[in-house]
Amino acid sequence: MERRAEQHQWTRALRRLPLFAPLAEEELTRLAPAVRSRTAPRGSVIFREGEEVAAIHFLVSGRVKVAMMTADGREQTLTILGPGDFFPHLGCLAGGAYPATTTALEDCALLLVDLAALADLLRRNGDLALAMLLKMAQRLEDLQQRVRELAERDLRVRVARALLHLADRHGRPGAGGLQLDLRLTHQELASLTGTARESISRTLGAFRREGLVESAEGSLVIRDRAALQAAADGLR
Amino acid sequence: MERRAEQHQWTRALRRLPLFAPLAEEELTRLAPAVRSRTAPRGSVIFREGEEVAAIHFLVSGRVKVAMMTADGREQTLTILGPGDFFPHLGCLAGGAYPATTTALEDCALLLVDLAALADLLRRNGDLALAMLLKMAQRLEDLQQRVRELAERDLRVRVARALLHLADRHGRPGAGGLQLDLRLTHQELASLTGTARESISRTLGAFRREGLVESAEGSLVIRDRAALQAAADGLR
DNA sequence: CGGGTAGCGTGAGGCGGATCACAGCCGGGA
DNA sequence: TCCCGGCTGTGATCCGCCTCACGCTACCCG
Repeated sequence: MERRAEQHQWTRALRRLPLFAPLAEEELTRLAPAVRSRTAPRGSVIFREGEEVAAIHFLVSGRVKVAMMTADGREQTLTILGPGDFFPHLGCLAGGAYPATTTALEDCALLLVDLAALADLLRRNGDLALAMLLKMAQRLEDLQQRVRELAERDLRVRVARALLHLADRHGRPGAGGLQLDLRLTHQELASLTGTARESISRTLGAFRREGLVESAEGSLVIRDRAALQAAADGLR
Repeated sequence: MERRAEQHQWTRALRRLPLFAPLAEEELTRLAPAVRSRTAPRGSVIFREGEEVAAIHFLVSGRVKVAMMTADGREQTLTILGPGDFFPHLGCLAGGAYPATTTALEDCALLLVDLAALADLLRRNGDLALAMLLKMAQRLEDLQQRVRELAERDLRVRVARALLHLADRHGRPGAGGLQLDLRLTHQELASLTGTARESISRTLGAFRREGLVESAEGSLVIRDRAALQAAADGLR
């Protein structure tokens, strides 16, 4: 009884995810027993690289960062994901170990789906498989851009690219430009751009002096997108 | 008549790709009219970044490199693909522009499939969609490793990682270690590791002097995999 | 209140690797 | 045969950024 109420709740929660919204009621109720819910407060680790894969996580609300360790013990951020995204990537459907550590950047609500149940559902439902395929493709594109970004030699270019990338995916139009509300520390921006904390501090300082960005209360506003784009293209 | 013979040939060619092998005969013959074949000699460009997407390319034999330009005009290689892989990634199913330039590293045989036909097939055939999903996931994993690799500061580590990565995906067991037969120039290795040609020359020279690798005739042999792995882990 | 911690800004200095320059080598074509 | 263009090795130089070191502010918690 109680169990059924719970399950009903999961189906409602699943419906709110664009990926699952088009599914038939019957599919959802069949999936429900394989779903759990979880929250993760800002700053907490959701799972660590190397732990055994327990479920595919669908992000209902909040943002997370996905990161790995480099040989010299620094943290390299791979990407930042938002509502509607899922992780780890579906290569983990077969089990194994999480390929990267995932941390909540904001308070997060998650739905965890069993591996086997999801695999079955994907096999039965071509539309869903196709939808997830496209979502994966988006991630792939994203990573390709990150590879190019990291290959950039000039630090100004790297940082400018990172900011634009973040703004595109996680920004909100606000007063006087795009606003970035993730409260990323300089350390986290450094981990994203593959550089040192102090270098971020300096580069951001320069951008601020030049009027490209403005930072207040840990959130960041892009004041002059065109100029930032120029910086990202290596013009000075 | 001739047309039918051609199509029969395509279905046979498609069968040889692991992705398409499990398909029903009927599916294949339905797909056949949407398939063309193409070869690309070593060194030739298959398509360029920015050109309009004409088809999804399935690599039957040979290897290709996928690369983008950086802000300062250097070429950054994203990945090297082999038989059974396809490109561009499926985000391009919706059309648009190629996200990266693809060049043949060896003489290549390709099968080109129309976007719309492939999308239809994927929608109808969940198993195929799932199989391609897993292939994409593999690529994603690959790119994550590349991001970590590029974030590495020490050049020795970056190069060692790149060599191991290449060996895993494209190496052959040979006399006295894994053999890499792609005849990559130092310039191409530099583009892969995001560094300068001269630095590759020096680093590879060091590896050779230390007995980790051996290069002959442009092909490369990994003599001491354990030691190379140690170098990749930052031990000296 | 005061100490402890996390994050930010900035200076000084050293170093790894990018860059420039050049020489030797090979293969291919006239 | 001789050239010429592409690839490789290596030396010399130079500079961007990493590193180290420190002071400052804010905030939390006892």
